[in-house]
Amino acid sequence: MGVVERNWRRVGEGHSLYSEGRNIVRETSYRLSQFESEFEENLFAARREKLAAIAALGQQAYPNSFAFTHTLSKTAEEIPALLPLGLDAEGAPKTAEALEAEHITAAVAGRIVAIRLQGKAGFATLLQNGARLQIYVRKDDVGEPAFELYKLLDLGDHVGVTGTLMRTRTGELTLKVQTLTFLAKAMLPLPDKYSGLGDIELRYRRRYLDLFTDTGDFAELAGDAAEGTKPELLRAPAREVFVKRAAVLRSLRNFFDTRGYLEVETPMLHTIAGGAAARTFTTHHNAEDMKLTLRIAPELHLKRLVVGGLDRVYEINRNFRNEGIDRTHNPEFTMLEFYQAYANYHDLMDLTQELVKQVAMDVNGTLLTRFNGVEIDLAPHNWRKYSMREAITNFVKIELGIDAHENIFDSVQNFLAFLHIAAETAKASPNANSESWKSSGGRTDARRKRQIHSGIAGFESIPGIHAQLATSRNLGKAIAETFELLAEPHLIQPTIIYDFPLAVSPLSKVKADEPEWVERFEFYIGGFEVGNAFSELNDPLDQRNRFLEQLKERERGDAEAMAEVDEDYVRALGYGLPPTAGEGIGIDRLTMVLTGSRTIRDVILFPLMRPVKAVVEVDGEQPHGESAE
RNA sequence: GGACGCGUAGCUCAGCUGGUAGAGCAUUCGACUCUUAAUCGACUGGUCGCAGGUUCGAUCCCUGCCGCGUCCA
Repeated sequence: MGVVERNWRRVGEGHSLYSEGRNIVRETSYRLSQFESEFEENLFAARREKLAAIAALGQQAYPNSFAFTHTLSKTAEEIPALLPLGLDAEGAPKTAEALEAEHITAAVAGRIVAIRLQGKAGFATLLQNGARLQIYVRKDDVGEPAFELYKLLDLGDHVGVTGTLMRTRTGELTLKVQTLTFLAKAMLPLPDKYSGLGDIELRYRRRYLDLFTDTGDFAELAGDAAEGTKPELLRAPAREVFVKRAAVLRSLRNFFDTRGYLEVETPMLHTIAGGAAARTFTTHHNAEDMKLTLRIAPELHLKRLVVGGLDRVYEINRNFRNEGIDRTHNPEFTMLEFYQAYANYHDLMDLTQELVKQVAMDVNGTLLTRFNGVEIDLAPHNWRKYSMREAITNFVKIELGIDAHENIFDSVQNFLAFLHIAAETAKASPNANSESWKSSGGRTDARRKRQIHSGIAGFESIPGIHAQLATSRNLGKAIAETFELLAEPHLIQPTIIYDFPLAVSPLSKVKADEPEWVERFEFYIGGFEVGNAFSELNDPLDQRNRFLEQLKERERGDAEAMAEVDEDYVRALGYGLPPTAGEGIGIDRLTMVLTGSRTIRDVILFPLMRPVKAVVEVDGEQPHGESAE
């Protein structure tokens, strides 16, 4: 025991707690448990007494199983679902009389999320598989001991019941209980039974509670809203989001499997991190005394596989990038990457639109999704396409009214002149109107103008900017950054941005007629990048030179540039990579779009959180499992 | 990294200009055999995030720290 938290307390000495017949629960010698308050500690003690009382009734305190006949799923699967049995062939609720005549019996299990005792009877609501069913327990039906058990139940307990389906006076489908089996006790207090966890932080830290208590967020209704008006759902319930996330993965696998792609798994532990521009997490292999980095992308391994003749491969797995956390970034995130021999980036544009369409239909049954209060249409005909250069000239016109010509991208002088005019315009007319921006759900116009001005002025004020831009590499970087500043926030509806500067694309093939530009595209939905694709560079010499260029970038201080030449990857290209196109799609971000989640933390079950408790050393030992820095 | 905001009972939240804290739910006890945010009656529950400072006196004002959120970089 190296460290403990402040509130650890001793809760039990060694003894046998329950010994009714076969129901024996032994406490191990003594143990420590954590309580956050006196209230919790007292509740825990009271629940242990209830457990003893339940054991005294002849029920097991912690039984091993319950033989249920029906689930509470909304749809029938392998195990019959109970709820559809309350409906007739047309899907209308069966009447109380019809249910009584049918006498449907079932055994179901679930967690008690509401309980109402009324003297010698009571109602409770069971939650299982995300669905609810009311049960009705009458002393006359279940007998004295079972009703005593019912009175010992608490919110959060798990029970199994058998009984017959009925409908109450108020029309609710209800299981009239014949036998009641105790399954497990909630020893700690639950969140508010009506509003659930309102504390966002607790929702992430205690996802186990969030998953069965969260009912989502709704917009506040206006004071004059008509009676019965339903407020708009701003955030779907946590459980629903993660069910959909699983559906996204299933749909993607089906999409690729049916198109002849092979699912593969490549290393997460890399000796050389490559395939993306990002800072790394490093770790250490003890037995081999070897520094390892968690992968930032699977790209270079997947292309090795294409060299090996696996013409179509895909991988869905975690990437790790050592960077800040915000609405669209978590240090570990799930990436789909796929590669296809004999294809180029144009082929992947079409495939991408098809993929998004199919996944949306599989997951939501519709191509429309609401994100951040805006309706997004994912139908292929609604996608827009701009080259990066078009996007810059188009959105600088919309935002600042500036007519820019294609030749601004041809030389450092032209682009600097353009930036200067744009900055001055943004500064001079901070209150000019921009209906297009407003209608795209943006912030106030003046604020946006200031943002643009400070963004561009930031470029301009860098000491020696002219000298830095004097190389084409830096021109390319400036163009890419200008694109992000001017265009990215507008890309709410699905948009493909194609043809990227060579300088920011060390693994892409250059365009045949424009050596400073590469065959690469990214697609944007909801105002952020969802995917990135390109025609793969397959010339080993060119690739090696670009890696060397990356090393120089790193020496100049770019911490995201590649740190080492992956010579084996260059060698693999030396054996011949066919013309190939590849793409990466951020699964978390795609799930955000499809579930209307405004932050990546709402689509990751356990997003990275800082530890909250003060940890104190108890003795001189190192904490268990310490990893090397 | 910066700006702003938040942190009060187990949960959801009030708390005016500085005078040592309230509600609902949950918990505990009692009544109730068709309730459903059940109802009715009684009770319990707090280091007001942490540490300093100002003050006769701090949940409130100031500073720092921790955690979270929003926007920005």
